[in-house]
Amino acid sequence: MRGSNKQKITLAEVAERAGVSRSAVSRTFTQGASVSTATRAKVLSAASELGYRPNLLARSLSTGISGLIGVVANNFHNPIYLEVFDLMTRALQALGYKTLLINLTDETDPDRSVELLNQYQVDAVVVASSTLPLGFAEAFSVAGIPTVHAFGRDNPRAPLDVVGIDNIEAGRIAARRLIQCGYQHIGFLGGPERATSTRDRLEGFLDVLDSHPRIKTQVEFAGDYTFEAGFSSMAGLLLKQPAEGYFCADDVISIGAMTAVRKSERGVPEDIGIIGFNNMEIASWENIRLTTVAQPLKDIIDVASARVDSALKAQPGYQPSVTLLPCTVVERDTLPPITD
Amino acid sequence: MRGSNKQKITLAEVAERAGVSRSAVSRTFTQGASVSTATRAKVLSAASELGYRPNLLARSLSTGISGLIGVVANNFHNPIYLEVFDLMTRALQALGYKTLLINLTDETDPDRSVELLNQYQVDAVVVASSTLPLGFAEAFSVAGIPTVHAFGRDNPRAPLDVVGIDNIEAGRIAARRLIQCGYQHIGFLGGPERATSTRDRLEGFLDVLDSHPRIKTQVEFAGDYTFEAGFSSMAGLLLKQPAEGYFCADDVISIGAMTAVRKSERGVPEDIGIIGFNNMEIASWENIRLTTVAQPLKDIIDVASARVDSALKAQPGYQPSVTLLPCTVVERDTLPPITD
DNA sequence: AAACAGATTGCAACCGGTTGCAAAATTTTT
DNA sequence: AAAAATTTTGCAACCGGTTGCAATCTGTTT
Repeated sequence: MRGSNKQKITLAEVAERAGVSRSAVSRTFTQGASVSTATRAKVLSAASELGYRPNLLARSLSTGISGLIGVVANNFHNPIYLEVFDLMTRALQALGYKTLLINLTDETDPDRSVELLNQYQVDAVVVASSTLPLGFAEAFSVAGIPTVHAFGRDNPRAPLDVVGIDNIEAGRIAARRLIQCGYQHIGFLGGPERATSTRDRLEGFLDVLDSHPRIKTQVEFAGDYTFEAGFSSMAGLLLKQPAEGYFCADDVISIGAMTAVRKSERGVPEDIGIIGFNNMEIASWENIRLTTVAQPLKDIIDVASARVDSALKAQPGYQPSVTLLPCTVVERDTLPPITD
Repeated sequence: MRGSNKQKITLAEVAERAGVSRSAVSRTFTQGASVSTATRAKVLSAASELGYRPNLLARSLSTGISGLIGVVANNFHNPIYLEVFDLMTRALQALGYKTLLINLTDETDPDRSVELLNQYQVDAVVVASSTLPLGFAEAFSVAGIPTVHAFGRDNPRAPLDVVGIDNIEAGRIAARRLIQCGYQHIGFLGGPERATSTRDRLEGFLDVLDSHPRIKTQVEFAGDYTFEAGFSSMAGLLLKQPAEGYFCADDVISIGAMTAVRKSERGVPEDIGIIGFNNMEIASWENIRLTTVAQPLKDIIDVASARVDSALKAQPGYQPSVTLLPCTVVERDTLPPITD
């Protein structure tokens, strides 16, 4: 019935109980410190009798290492981020870090964000976003916080760790796949027009199409990574002359677009083909079965967290690096099958 | 080009620059402390010239307050949690707290979790789960960490703050709505059989049906809150004698079930009606349009974070309380319209 | 048994703040 | 103008750990 052992046991109490100095206790709880097995045993038993747990805040204060990693995100509406958070927290927890989740949903000022992060005393931050302006990751890094940008892209101005995919190549992959369908009119339905990820994918997309001058192309942007954005953009397109096949910037947008197509009495893929992007869980649902470009989510996260780890353990001369992982298309039912 | 102001400015440096004592500086940055306006001005200007930011870890160490709130979740596959995380981080950030996101996905031992939390020095934890065994929230609370259980239910063994919905009543609401359709055979397709939320909803559901002895009932459990679970459970049901209408424990399960029904050449709602639970974003999509029982997500989160806040600021005699918010059904297209 | 190297230990200072207390300064009262 | 009341200030101890350094212990080596 009692709230019980609320009072925290401190190092000093353990030391007294074990009949040793505070240093001895500290050392038993520190990797690779010098303690005799006899002392360690005494300390350990005293500690467990008292139920001692080191106070990480205090430790952080003296070591200057908090073990806190800020995970910065600004899009809490796209289901892909749930997968990202899952993988990220697990990876970080496995490495002994704690995840401070920071929601920048309606934050526009990089400096204020830096201030936020700084106050939190995070050891490092991983920016998990493809839509946050490059300035954010840059600002963190400039403020002296080791930063890795997941789902980011190379930023020539500030050298920082980037892990993501080659969006330009992803655009090419989608374009090639669409061309394989024999379409003579191909569309690009992008996400936010300003996002670098959108622009990169468009670049690769047009790059491939450029060498097929016969094929007509169409470019449109859904403002948002949402169902409604995909739905209404496509609805608008249908009123004009729609293309035969589209590369949509995201699975959620794709599903919106597909829904609009079907609502107009046209068939997917018979009348209009769609290839999405992300391969989120929902894309495999029986009632969706979206053909889509998959990014290697788990790999990205694993590399990103490993990068955090090594940035923190790094020698003085640590150099950030850019890792771009390859995408693959996963075939389902929203494009006609390849018949070669 | 430089990494620039990496070195942290400390209180002492500001004090020196401003020509005052360290206490004076500290007091300027503490709410409601006694400083003359003259001193405050000197400190403030020195601080801003130097770019001083208080070190929150150090502050936490002396005040005993970390400002960290552990948000514990164990289900990163249901999109509803993305909405939960969004609302929760914003609410907590607005109150000046930081969100430590803890992923208990494959954690089964409450004591180990307590240890985890304790090391993190969180001020409080909010358990955001309806499927975590009651023992977890209880263990946190017993360990002396103020705990609020969101989406939880009353736990007679341990008095703790609970904010959620009345699942029993939710079951009744769904049952009544199904009865309104005139169905003579009604089914319950629950989530994990062991989860208290599932059991409570079933209890309310059967409670209402008990007073309609003519109506046949059917009870089935999808093991998981996933599309596949809903799909395959319903597929199984269709092989036998399916009911005319189902209350599914979750929107994702509902969508799976609906897909199975349609795949079998039956119509929703013509042949089989479905009412879901949660009203997640996806339920409103044009190609889904799921009739569902909505829980007041934002209210739950707001109350939960307010509860955290007051538990931390509480006077000695603080008593935890249980808040159950009402659910409502939102009409869409998976049940026949009410015609009275 | 003396000399020496290496391992273990405790002291004391430090990490960067907060805060009770008494002294100093200021304001109010008489 | 002196006394009393109030506000502001700095000192120094404290929060709970870590760690460099010198002293002490151990175990070898000769």
